[in-house]
Amino acid sequence: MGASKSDYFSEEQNELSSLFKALGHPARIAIIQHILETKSCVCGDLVDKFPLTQSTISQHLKELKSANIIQGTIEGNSICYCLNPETLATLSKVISNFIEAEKCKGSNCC
Amino acid sequence: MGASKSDYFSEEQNELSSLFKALGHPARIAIIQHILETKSCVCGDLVDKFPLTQSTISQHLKELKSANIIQGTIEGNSICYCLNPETLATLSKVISNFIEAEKCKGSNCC
DNA sequence: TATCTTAATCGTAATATTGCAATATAGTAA
DNA sequence: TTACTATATTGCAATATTACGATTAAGATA
Repeated sequence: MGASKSDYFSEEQNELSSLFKALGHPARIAIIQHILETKSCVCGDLVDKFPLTQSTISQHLKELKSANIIQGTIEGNSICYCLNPETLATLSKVISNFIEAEKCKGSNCC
Repeated sequence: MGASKSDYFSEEQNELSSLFKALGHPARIAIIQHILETKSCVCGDLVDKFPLTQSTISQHLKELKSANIIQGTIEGNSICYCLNPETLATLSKVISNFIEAEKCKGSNCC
């Protein structure tokens, strides 16, 4: 058989892992950093900056978009992608909860 | 061709994406949550709890360990895995930086 | 209208991940 | 020593991801 047993896990676990998975590629991290560095961001912009073709970058943007990490608005015949602050906040809260739970553990065995 | 162009990205981008990638599977999220919920955590413990075989869980633990998300200490002939607070802190800082940079952007186009 | 520009999608090949059974390894206990 | 118990590793097969070229779609412009 192989991959994907997501049926056996909770919806929260699946959603959370999807979010992290979307961030789990260097190109997508680079795209996010580029969006943060510049005011605007279009696909062609990234094609010039990275050693990837337009179709590949478009796919990465699609993944980030479907994970709600970025959102795009149409600007003439190009598209402006920006980060979604809500998703960043969710991510931040998740990590904070991990840290909080870790602190509360008391007797740590490691 | 296909996957993996990590040579073209910075070390930071590769490390960061590896970290997120390690969190990008529901079983690994479930393992982390289980470690947080219980004081201790051994592999057999997880085998009883999840519909995955011992070897599969062992592999997931290995991935979390090589990403420095968890660390294990030997306890008798079982192993106790715990979260690594440093990695959690790193993760938290990364997300915070994203949020900070997003706030500072000023004129947002979306 | 026709043409140009930009991003999305399709088809396909290469690579990576996932999961399991079987086996190996390491420590415990008799 | 020989079992027993628990985790790791190996060797597949199934599935998912990644990347590219080619094509399509949609808005801008002549």
